[in-house]
Amino acid sequence: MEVSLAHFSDVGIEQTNVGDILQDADCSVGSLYHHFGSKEGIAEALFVEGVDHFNTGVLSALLPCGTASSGIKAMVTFCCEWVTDQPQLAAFLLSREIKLSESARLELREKDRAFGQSTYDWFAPHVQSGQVQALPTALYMPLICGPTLECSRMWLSGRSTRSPRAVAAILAEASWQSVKKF
Amino acid sequence: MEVSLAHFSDVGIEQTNVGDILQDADCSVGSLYHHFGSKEGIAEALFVEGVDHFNTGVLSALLPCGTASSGIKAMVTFCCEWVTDQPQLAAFLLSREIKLSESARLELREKDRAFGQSTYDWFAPHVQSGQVQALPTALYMPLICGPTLECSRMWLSGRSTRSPRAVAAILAEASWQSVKKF
DNA sequence: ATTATTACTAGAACAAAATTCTAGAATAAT
DNA sequence: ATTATTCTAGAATTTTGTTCTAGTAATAAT
Repeated sequence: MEVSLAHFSDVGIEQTNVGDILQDADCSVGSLYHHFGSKEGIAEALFVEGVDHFNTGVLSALLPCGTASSGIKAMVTFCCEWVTDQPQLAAFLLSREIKLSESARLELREKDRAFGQSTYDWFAPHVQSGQVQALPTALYMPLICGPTLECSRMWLSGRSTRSPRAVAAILAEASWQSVKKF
Repeated sequence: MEVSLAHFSDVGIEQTNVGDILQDADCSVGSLYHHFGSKEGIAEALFVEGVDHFNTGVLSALLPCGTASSGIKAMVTFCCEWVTDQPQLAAFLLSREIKLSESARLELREKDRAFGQSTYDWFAPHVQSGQVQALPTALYMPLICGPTLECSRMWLSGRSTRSPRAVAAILAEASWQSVKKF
């Protein structure tokens, strides 16, 4: 999986051929197909594991926060650090070129739902109390993390030289301004 | 190219096989490879054309605007409409699963530079006059368009039911709040 | 301890799909 | 009119992902 991630994040899943993975990972064809079923299977395993790792991290940054402002800034800051710390995994997750199997899709949908619920539970009181704007639920994520993800994409693809970590504070403040109630 | 776009945006470049394109476009192998060189060659042509079309549209929405607020909102609104109007092309451009050739990469870099320059020229005065925050140049795009792009991705992949157009006004206002100077 | 079963490894064989190649038709240039 | 070039066709080839069969290590059952 490590070897595959390196290749996938470098040239993409399609451009990576199993031969290279086998060689670099010192693994046989049979072994690989026994464990993963297909090339996409490796990608799928990496993807699920990565999303899990990321979501867990976000929640452990968000949940302890007591105010809307600190929570939202913690989320943004965590995203920035995470992407900067594991650029390969981040690039792979953001690439979204993975064609998931039905089972993986369901597994992810469930994880996503649980994650959404946890963040919603944290958020709701701050919307109630009037610190955060009341918006369609589907908009909070894009508003809070959109700029960060876009920065990440640019940095990861070499179109920008400033790492997310280097601009975390600015992004955190801007995201807060975009959702706070005035 | 039309036929290819339909397939690409539907199942991705990898999952699309040239046989299907040939059949649907009523075209021969030789003909296709004469014109595009490879399957990726078609994707590349579509990508460059799409970026061009989008950039031109953004500029024609932005440049006539006299105030920082109206300009930024015009950009966001245009993005929303554009994505909603041509979901296939948008999905394809946002998917980023295209492995560009060196020449296409250079061509795009140049287009990107020119586009960046044009927007910068429009922006600079408003930063000077103190209406817009002074930020690292690489941050304006993510802050202004990041939330919109994230919404677009969610809508295009079926993870959200609200079209970008339907939330354009909210996004425009939020983006403005995130970059305006207080 | 021995046997049976399962998990795993190995790589040759296979199949599918992208691309190249050769030949011929259409079009443009001289 | 003739030559050169661009374009179309589809058979042949290559590449690459995947399956298959056989064999080995590990674990469980008797």
